Amino acid sequence: MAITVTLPDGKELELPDGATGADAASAIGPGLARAALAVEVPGAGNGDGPEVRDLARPLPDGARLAILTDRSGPQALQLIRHDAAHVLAAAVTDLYPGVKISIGPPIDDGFYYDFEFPAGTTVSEADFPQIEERMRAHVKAAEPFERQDLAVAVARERFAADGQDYKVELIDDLVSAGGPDEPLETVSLYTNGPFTDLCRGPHGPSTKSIGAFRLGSVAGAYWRGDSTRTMLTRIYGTAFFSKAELEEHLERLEQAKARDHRKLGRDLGLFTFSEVSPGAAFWLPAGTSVYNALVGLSRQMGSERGYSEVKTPQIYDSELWKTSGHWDKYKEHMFLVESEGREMGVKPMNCPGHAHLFGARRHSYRDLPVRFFEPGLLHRNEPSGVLHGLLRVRHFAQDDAHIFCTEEQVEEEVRSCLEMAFETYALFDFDVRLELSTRPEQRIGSDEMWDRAEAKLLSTLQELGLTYELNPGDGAFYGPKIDIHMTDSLGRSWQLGTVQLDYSMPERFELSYTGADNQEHRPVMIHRALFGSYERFIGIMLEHYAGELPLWLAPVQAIVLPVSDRFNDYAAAVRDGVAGEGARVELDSRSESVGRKIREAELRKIPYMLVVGQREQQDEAVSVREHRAGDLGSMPLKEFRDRLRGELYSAALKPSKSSERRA
RNA sequence: GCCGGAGUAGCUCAGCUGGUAGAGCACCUGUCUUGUAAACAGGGGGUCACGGGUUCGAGUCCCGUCUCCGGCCCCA
Repeated sequence: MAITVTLPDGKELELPDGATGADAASAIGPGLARAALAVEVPGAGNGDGPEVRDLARPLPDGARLAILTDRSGPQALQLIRHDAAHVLAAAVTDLYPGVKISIGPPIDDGFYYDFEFPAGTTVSEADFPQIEERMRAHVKAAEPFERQDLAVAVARERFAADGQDYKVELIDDLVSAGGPDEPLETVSLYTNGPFTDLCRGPHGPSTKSIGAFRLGSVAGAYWRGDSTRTMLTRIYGTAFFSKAELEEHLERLEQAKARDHRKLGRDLGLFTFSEVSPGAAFWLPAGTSVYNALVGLSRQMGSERGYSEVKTPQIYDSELWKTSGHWDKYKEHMFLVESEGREMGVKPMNCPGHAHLFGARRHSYRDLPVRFFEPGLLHRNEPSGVLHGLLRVRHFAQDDAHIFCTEEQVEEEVRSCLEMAFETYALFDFDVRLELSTRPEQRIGSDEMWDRAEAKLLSTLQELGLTYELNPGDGAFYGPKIDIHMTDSLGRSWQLGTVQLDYSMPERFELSYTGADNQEHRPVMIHRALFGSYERFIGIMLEHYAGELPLWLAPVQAIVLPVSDRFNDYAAAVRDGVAGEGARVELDSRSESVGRKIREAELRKIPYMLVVGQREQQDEAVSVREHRAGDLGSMPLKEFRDRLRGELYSAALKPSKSSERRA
């Protein structure tokens, strides 16, 4: 008896019946046999993708297979990181008797394992050297990963006897997930050295494949992500095939720290934080300049697209929040104040104010859509533990707009919101991801309303041919939404823009417009923010540009640097001339060397440095140095002004309504 | 909010087992009059996050609070 398998190059390989992935690798060549980590075979059917399996498992006849080695990319890396997680658990169980293990998967750039340490034991990064040493011993010993398929009851008994409650719970859940129709008979266990774990696999042949690893940090994590359950101790680490790759990875992390917006904000003098108002930025003049440039862009793009700017109050009687539903669903995140016996709430969102404003006047169907824009200041009492630089604050402003329209206008409005969002992000070269978030458990409004709203968002996404991720249960309490996400310098994902469809608030505020039939009708409300919050957007943007803001956003666009204070008068004239082009320009008239002035201007990442001395004064010229590009040489002042005017104009973003729509 | 860690000058940090707080940069003053990434000299600046405790004596040890950092839960 023999089986035949097909290799990636199309060649067929004949192997004895019962041959394993390891046998296939040896049959191809001894080098591959040594390098092989696992084997990829077609999935078990039911539409799954290919399945990665241990080398030691028998191959199915007729399979098209691929042997994974250290050169197989992310899949192979994931495999050894999963291996490394088990080695971490082995080391920790060696060192901390009585520790309970839970789960330890590979993640994007590493792995983690969650433990419950015995009462009174805490683990910190100071313990890493010891744990890593133990891990190294296990890796060096080249302990094989051995799979064992055990009857459910046997496995359960084994973990129960060991006091491994989390594993017992996992087995019980696997059993109930299987259901009565397809009862689960066995579970797989993997053993490496002294350590055995409940694990679906696959794993590499032995711990030896883990070329280089490093523990990163320790953190708390709720068991099963549930804040009502035990807080476990999570140890993060990463692993690579070679020491060089690990070093490279650590180097990248180091560099990422240099573009952390919190550091850039301080170094560039944009904003600062203080204990006197946790979660609220203090914007310095330079930062305020950037902030205002973005608000200006919102205003300009909005007014070109039929938005009207409005202003609504900061503080409202609790009655308004009861009407909007925030009192029930959001109160704990609101700042409350009391005034003359009235309970008031500081607004965490603009929507109720805008709904009230819409309702304050009569509207005809001819007026719709009504689009209210307000870069409104919001306060949300976020839990202290979630605050994070500009990316998560308590005090911020959104580029918030609410569109009141007819049922028929919804798709067109959602579409133009998305198009406007993409035009906005294109200005910053942002590469964003979309998520469609559907009805959450905590919600208001009928199921029919949710059906309708979700269907409309879905159809618009499909019509525009946009790819998106589905995020079930993550909608706002009043409606489903399309969220726009971006990652920060360390790969953490943050939501920026959002487009939310809301049938509920118009109902609660009893909003209406007069239709062509002279009857009252209920408008639909669309909530949208494209930047999301200016704070978060600026944080992400700083990291995206590593602080090198494009000319139109730079707080100081040009700085004049006289070579000595004998030329301060000419330098002032240059400054005034350049300012005449509408540029933000400074003069550095200090009695310092030109070298120092240039160095400081470079560190401030100012786009243009204009060096002036004897020669320039004589010729009415400036010597232009461009940030990063270096010395561009001397040119007539007039020529520089023309150049700057052109760049400011083209960069001043004049997106027009007629600009091509993005497909 | 939860788990762990940290808080010394504006910034980056030093300060061993408790014995009266230090460096570089930044800032101020003076000299230099500077040509494409740091001139030279001098000077000011810290209730060592805050509050309690132990001690003859606390930046250092203990407790509490606040803030920040890394995650978790949550979120724009």
